[in-house]
Amino acid sequence: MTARPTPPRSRRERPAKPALTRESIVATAVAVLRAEGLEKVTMRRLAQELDTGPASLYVYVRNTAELHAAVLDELLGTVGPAPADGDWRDRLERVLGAYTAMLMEHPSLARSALTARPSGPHYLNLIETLLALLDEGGVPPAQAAWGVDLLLLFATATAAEHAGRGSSADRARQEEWDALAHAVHNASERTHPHIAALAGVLLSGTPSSRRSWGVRTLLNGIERTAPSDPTPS
Amino acid sequence: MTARPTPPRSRRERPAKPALTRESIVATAVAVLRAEGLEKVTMRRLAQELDTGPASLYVYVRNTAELHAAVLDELLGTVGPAPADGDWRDRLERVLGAYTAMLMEHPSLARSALTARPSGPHYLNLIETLLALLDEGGVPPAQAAWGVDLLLLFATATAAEHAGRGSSADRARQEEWDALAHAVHNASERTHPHIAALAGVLLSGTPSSRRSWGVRTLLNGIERTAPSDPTPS
DNA sequence: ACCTGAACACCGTTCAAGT
DNA sequence: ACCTGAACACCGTTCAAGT
Repeated sequence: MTARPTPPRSRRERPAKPALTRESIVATAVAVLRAEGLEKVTMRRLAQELDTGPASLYVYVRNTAELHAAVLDELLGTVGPAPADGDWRDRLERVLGAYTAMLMEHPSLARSALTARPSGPHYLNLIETLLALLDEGGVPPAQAAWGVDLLLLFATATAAEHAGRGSSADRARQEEWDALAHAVHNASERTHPHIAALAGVLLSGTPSSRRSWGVRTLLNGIERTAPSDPTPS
Repeated sequence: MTARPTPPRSRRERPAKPALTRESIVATAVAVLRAEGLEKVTMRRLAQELDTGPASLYVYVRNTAELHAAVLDELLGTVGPAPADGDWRDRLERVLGAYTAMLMEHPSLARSALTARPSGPHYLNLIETLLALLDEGGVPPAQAAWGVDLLLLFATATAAEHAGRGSSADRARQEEWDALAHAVHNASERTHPHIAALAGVLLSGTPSSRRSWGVRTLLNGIERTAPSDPTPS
């Protein structure tokens, strides 16, 4: 008889069946997200990972959308507080940049963030940080409040644009961009004079220069647009 | 023998099996979208509707995403040209409002528009219209070009926010809003002073007043933010 | 070339039944 | 109360085979 030091205790090598809790489910979901993307964060896959059946997860999580929202708030914890140096606009741009960068790593999460706005503690921290920076910049409170929404919508939507269905997403997006570029360059001067005249600049700019311009544009607008703005006669 | 004027020619009542073309597929897709929402616009369902197997559709459509993009451009045709009366800002707000309203009727389409930017003829028309209005307002060309992108991103994202999974989406969204409202109202004055101070205004405003403020804010920003804006020393 | 049946590899969610 | 096997009702996409 040969020595057989560690007999398998379960079917697989998994060290121990982890306790089934909301936390263990979310933690597993984050691990699967990091390793294989949100597409694989499914009830069935998570159940398999946790050595149980999909029905068991419904004791702790209402549905897939809620699960994805929980995952998002978890990742929001990795977006640090505002940096200490620089003027308030710079700092705001960097905070928003960190948020966007996190979402860019998981664009499908951005997509779901758009639909299921998070309300977890990490999300509140982000809002507080942005409000503090706008306050520091002297932006009137009402405009700051609505402005935070606009800034987060912009950042989230920018990241969501890069979401793809499956791994062939990059190729597909390239083809879409080519199609749009082709359409813009071939726009008739007669029917689409403005597009024809601006073809170059319409397609110009790096993603980061556009993002930076977007944030500055938003801030300039937020600073000087009052919520009701009744049309002066 | 009783008279039997119209014997069924096929299994179902369907008058005639329509020819399978890209157009008939897209037309069927639009019909299903209008009747039951984008969730039902699936390859399998369309195949059933067209009396064939799902595999047949792949001769005319690359994949589901491309199909949804084609549907979007089709609906874009219902967004009319710019109205003739009013000042350029008003008119721009109304054009963008019509675009948003169309997407609001099919928010899941907005979601997919965010990922798969359309490049069809109707989309080009919309861009041309917006560029013309910005030009009329004296907005510098480069800012107008990038601004159109920002305006469309805002409108699309606003509509996409209302996308839901299934018919229980409204209830789910209400619960999310309640959760956020609760979190905002219970924010600690010590850890989240700005949120606590601005709780009321953070949650205020009707969707339409916020949308209107958003467009005006964007326009104000676009008008006065130059693309490169090198930091002056 | 165009079309298709059948298969592959998945999904979310519910429910009756167990402990 | 918590957990689960099994089922229901779907998906997208591919491929070999037909016409």
